[in-house]
Amino acid sequence: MSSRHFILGLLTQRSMSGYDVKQSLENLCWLIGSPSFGSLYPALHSLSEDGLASMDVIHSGDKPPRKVYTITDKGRKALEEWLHQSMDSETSQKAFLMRLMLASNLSRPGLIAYLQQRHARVAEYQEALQVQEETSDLGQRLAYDYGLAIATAELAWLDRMLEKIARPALAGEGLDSI
Amino acid sequence: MSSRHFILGLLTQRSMSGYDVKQSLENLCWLIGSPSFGSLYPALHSLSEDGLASMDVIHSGDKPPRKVYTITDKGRKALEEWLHQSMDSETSQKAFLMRLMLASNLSRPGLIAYLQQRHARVAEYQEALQVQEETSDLGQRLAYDYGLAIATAELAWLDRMLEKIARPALAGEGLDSI
DNA sequence: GGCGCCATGTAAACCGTTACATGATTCA
DNA sequence: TGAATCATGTAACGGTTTACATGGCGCC
Repeated sequence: MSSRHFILGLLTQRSMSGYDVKQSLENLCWLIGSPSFGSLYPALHSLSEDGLASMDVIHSGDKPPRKVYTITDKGRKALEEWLHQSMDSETSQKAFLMRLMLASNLSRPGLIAYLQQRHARVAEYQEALQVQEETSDLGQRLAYDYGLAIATAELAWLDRMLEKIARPALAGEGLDSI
Repeated sequence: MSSRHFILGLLTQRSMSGYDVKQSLENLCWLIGSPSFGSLYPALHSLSEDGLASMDVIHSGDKPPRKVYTITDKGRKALEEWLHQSMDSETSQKAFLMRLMLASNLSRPGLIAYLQQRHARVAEYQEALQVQEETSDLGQRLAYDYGLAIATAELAWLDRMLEKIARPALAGEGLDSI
C-alpha cells in the first residue's frame, strides 16, 4: 500500500505536522495501525524533498515549533496517478480502509466502482468461510466464525453505502448526508 | 505478535508443511495476511533447529517430497509460556484473530478472559468513533462509519461467544456446539 | 506447448520498529 | 517532584517481501 502515498493522501484533508498525522490515525489504529515516528518523520521529509509537500515552521507562543506539511500541486498529481492505478491484488481490510480514507480524492463513479469491487471480493471470502467443512479445532472454528461475522458486517455496510451513494442525489440528500 | 510463535501455534492443529501452513491461512488472509514463503520456510527451519518442531520428509509417490513439521513437547511448552505472558498493548484486530486461532491451547477461563479483554478494548474504540465531531472530509466520515460498523459487529460476536462459552455447559451443549 | 499447481529454498533489498536523544509545559 | 503530553529527530536492528532458482505433474 505504501505508507508514503497514504501519508501524502492524508494531507489532502488538511495541512498537518507529523504529530498531527499520528493523532489522526489513533481512532482507527486497531484496524489499520499507525506508523511510528521513526518512519513518519522521514517519510514527511522525503515528501518535502520531492516537492510533493511543502513545509512551514509554525511558532506558537512558547510551545515547541511545529513543522506543518501541506500537499503541493505536484503532490496532488502524484497522488491522483497513484490512486487511479490498479488497486487489484490488494485484498486486505487494512488496504481497503486506507484507500477509503482518501475517498475525497476519488470521483463519484470511482468511489462506487471501488466499493463494488470490494463487495465482490469480500463476498468471495465470505463464501469460502461458509463452505468450510467442520473442523475439530476450537481455534479454527472460532476464527472462521469471527471472519464470517466481520465479512457479513462489511457486506451490509457496503450495501448501505452503495445505496446512499449510487442513488441519484435527491434534494438535500447527496453524499453530504452520509 | 511474532509470526514464529504463530506458526508454531498452528502446528498444534495438525502437522503441516510450509505449503500447508500457507494454504491454511488463505481463508483469513484478508484479515491477518499470510506470510510469504521467503519468511515461512526459514521460520520452520529455525523452529526445527531449536527443537520446537520436528521435521519428517514424506515421499508420496512421484510428487515432490514434502517436509512435514510436528510440534514437540518443548515446542508446546514454549508456546504455552508465550501464550500466557501478557498480551496487553496488542490492540490490533490482526493480533486478536491470530491469538484466537490458537484458542485450543487456552484454558476455558483463559479464553473467557481473553474475549472479555477484547470486548473492553473494542468498546473503547467504538466509543471514540461515536464521540467524533462532524468532519467535512468524505473519506474520514466513511472510514469512521466503517470502523464503527466493524466495531459493533465484533462486539456483537463477542457477546454471542461469551454467552455460549461462559454459560455452564448443559447436556450436550458445551464448547463443542460452537 | 504453455499455463497453473505443487513444493522447496536462498539472498538481497526494502521497510518499519525500537531505542535513543532532546527539551518545554502542565497537572497531580 | 514526577509523570504525561507536546514535538521532533537519528541510527541500528530486525523482519518481510521480492526476485530468483529448480523441477515434476496434469490439463487444455
